[in-house]
Amino acid sequence: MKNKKAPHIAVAIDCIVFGFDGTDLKLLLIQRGFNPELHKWSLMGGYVNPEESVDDASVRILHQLTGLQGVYLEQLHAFGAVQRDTTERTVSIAYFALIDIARYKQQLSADYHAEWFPIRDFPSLIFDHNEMVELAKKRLQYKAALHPVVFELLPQKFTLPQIQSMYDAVYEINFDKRNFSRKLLSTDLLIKLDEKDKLGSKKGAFYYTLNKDKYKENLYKIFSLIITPDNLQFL
Amino acid sequence: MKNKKAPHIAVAIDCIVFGFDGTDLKLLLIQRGFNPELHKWSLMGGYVNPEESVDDASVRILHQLTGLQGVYLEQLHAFGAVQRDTTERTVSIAYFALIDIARYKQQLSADYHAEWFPIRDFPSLIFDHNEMVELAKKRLQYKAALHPVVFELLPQKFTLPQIQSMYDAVYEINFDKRNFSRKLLSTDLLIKLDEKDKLGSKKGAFYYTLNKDKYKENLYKIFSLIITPDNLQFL
DNA sequence: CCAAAAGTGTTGCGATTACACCCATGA
DNA sequence: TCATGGGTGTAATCGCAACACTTTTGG
Repeated sequence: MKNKKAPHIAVAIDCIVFGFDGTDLKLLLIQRGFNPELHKWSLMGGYVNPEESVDDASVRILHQLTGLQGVYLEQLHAFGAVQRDTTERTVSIAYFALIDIARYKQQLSADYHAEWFPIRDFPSLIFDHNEMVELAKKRLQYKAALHPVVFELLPQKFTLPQIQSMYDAVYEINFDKRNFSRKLLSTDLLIKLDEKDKLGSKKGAFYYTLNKDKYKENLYKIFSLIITPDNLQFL
Repeated sequence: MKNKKAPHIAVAIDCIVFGFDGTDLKLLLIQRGFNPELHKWSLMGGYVNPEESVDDASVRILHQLTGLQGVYLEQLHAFGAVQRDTTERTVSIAYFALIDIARYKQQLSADYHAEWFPIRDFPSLIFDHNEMVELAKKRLQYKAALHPVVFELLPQKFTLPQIQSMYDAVYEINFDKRNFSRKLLSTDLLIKLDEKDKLGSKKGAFYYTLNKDKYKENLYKIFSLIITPDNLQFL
């Protein structure tokens, strides 16, 4: 019961940052500059201070270690095994972030020692960070089947081929181009712009933006985008 | 960075226990026997000890405060606002449990001061426990749309009308009896027994059990049980 | 014999899939 | 003019929602 003396424990945050570059889903990692596990790759982590909330700590730590600010950040899970941190007993609350890589290229580069790795091939991480990444991947697939969160991975304007390669990357499958675009447009979540992106092809692809007003209505249509008997590996 | 001195914080567990009695979804609460907030209703809570994992702590605390053992228990979310506990700064990791009320009636009664309240009408709780319950409700609806976890709320054998009133209670809507049973049976998740439950009606309703082998296959069929344009309040 | 709950079938409609060709353009 | 990726249409099938009557039996 909580009226007894309370034991105190170190509480940390670890951030899994997912990024999309138009083709691949990537993971942001940093190389540790201190012992133990010097030079090994790890997630962005730090301790929660007594005078800040856990959510605030996650924002601060992500910012301190990468320069990233104003990105989508959501709590994933608390990891609480006794021996998970070899230094000292630490409970870690993991968060995941979703960002458009191109947009934050500047913020990231110079000062910070963070690097992007393909989600399909990244180095082994310290402590239980591999487990955290695994869970975050599943959660992303899970959540994206029910919410348009993954648009956080795209620029403010994006083309249909871009959206599709994002979904292809997140679910590691290939959706049928025709059915995919028809379904996606039927959600009324997208607004077509006049402008075209001429980088990807000679013909150029029209840009779209997200219609946030429609986020709630028609949300269920996102289901049929993802949920079919054949592509539910993430369950 | 984690090489600096680590601040230590009290880490607690709070358990949201959902129960089903064949008709209503209920919530298990205890009345505090100590200050602050003496006699107020609260979730089952306690501190995490340095030598036990967070998951282990949740099991221990639930057991200590209710006598419940071997029930389905899943981490919900870490609550980390600075002022959430008025006594001292405490990070609480909330778990939710799903149980069949009838089965654990004995275990619960006597020694413990826990009581069941209808999920639609329970007293206001201490600290941020109301918020925890809200989130747990949503999570349950969310999760049950994708997994057959809610069978944890039923006895080992159960009737179709019982399952349906469980889903009705969880989603606070009424499914069509005919479509519901057809869909549910089509999942092949249920095995019909010869025995009948004669308590609920004169005709009696056949018992079924869950076919755990089929948990993974056909999981996607659970979707169409729940996911329709009209019943997605939980999104 | 009647009340009360269990159980079951059909049909029309809308949604989904599978599939292949034309378009626009820069080089 | 041709290679490259963007964009679109249709037909057949399947699944879903809506809907009402029969069965059983205890009292």
